Amino acid sequence: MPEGHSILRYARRQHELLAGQEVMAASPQGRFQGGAARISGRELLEVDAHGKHLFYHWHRAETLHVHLGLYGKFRTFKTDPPPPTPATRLTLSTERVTVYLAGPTVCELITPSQEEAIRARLGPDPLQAGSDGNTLAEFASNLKRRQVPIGAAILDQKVIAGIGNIYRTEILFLTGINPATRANELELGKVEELWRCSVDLLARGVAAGKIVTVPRTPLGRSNETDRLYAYKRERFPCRLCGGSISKADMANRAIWWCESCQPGRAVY
DNA sequence: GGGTGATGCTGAG
DNA sequence: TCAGCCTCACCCC
Repeated sequence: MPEGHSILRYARRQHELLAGQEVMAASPQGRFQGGAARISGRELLEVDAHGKHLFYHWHRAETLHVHLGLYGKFRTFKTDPPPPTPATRLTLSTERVTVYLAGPTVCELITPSQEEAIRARLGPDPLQAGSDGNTLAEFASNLKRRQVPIGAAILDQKVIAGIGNIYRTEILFLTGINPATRANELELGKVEELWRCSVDLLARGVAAGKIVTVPRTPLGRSNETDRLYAYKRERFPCRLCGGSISKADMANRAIWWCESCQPGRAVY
């Protein structure tokens, strides 16, 4: 489930479990053998996230950069790890903890200047709101420079980092913005709402460990569509007005919205 | 056990 | 704009 909230959770969990220790690394699949050998046995100093990117800093080794993409998955074991599957790209282990990584889009060692370049091309991260470069002002100025629909703009990691397809649908629903509205035509008040909504929802996602946008959802038994307002809900009535939820493609991905709660320009 | 879809992104054309 | 990457969970038989 790799949108920004899960990436930050991975960063925190792995930092807590592995930082300050010498970590053994290997690549059962073989595609990261050389890289794993270069970090194996080094002390892990810090695990840090920006948007959907993870950065691992080591004592006297290059930075490990991981991006899960659509398929990538981590698995963590505190006792008796099962043998890694042949597809496991990277294993990180100490005496007490084992982490398996499979299917990432990116798993590579990078120099400090390469890390800087990656961070520089990412937009502000709502989960680091207020810190340097992660502000409403940056977000607003990024939107001002784009004429694409807002539904496409907020999926662009250069505009805002960490938003994925579920959050883009839910955030536009909750702020009542039609996905087809041009990014540069959005009034400042709406831009502020978008930013605050992103900050709130992602923080809730971090706390809950899953994307929850409908208040007071009983987490235990809920399935995905119970927790959301619009994502994949084209067969359900709108939770707010009872009208129908529309679906279309935007920026190569499906998007859902309610015509009457998100009035404005039609998507087609 | 097979088929399908997925919360992402890149690079060719 | 679209195919391709790459893995696994889930659904249906």
